[in-house]
Amino acid sequence: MRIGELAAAAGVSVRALRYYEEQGLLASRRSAGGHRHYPESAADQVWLIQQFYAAGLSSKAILAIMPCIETGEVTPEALALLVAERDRIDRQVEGLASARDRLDTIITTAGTPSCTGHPYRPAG
Amino acid sequence: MRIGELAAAAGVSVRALRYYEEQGLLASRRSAGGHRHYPESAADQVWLIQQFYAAGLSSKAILAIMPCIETGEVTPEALALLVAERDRIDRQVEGLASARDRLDTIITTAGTPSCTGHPYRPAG
DNA sequence: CTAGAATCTCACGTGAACGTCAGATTCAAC
DNA sequence: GTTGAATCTGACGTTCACGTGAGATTCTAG
Repeated sequence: MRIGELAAAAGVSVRALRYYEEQGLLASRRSAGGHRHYPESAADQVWLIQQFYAAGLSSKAILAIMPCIETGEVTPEALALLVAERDRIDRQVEGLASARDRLDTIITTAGTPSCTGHPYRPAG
Repeated sequence: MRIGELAAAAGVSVRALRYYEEQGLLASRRSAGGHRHYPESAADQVWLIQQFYAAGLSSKAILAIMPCIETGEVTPEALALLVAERDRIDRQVEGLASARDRLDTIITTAGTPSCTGHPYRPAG
């Protein structure tokens, strides 16, 4: 498939796909004229890249991890990185849960009779 | 307390504190010479700001939410924002959990006898 | 074969949350 | 009063994951 189709299929921009290739995260075959061509499996791969980006991994980290996913082979360095990122995500989830609870408390408290309805009474 | 002390107490840079003030997130009284001065409670406030930043809230969102925390008053707009951010965090946690599991699977699989030890055998 | 859509390669622009350097000023200690 | 550390106000630099033209080339449909 061509880059526009892949972009549509994966729900990302064409520019993003070129950027992934630039970072070494996504390979492509080229036509005689230089146009990129992808296999069907590329969509899943892009999905995974997006997921890792969303999880806060950098391009470099993803680059180091991707081969492990494709081949199953894990170097000690990659393993260390994997563990470090997993633990970082764990801590991030804790922080998120904490912030979430904070927001939720305010939301719930706002539902209290003494507060609901009228917004900010200047001289009440 | 002075800005350097607050920075040390809250574990952030002096520049960050000035930035928070610039964004309207953190107030300060000034000495005759123009130096910033903070109450003890500022450390907790900075902590909260950091937590919200870490949770992916923008300066603008935090700015809108902070008054609710301090006063307990919640305008309808603020409530909508609070709910939106809470839900966004929920979705983000889901994504993080998914990515985490992905990493964990690789880590665990790497502990398997057929893979442990030797890193990437070029011609094995 | 030709028009037009898609893609190509530069290469600068963006927004967020600060980092960092410069030069001037102020504060705390002696 | 004087020194040296801390703080001040700009203002430009940084990093990341792209956005956004510009201008040229390639593919596809009729």
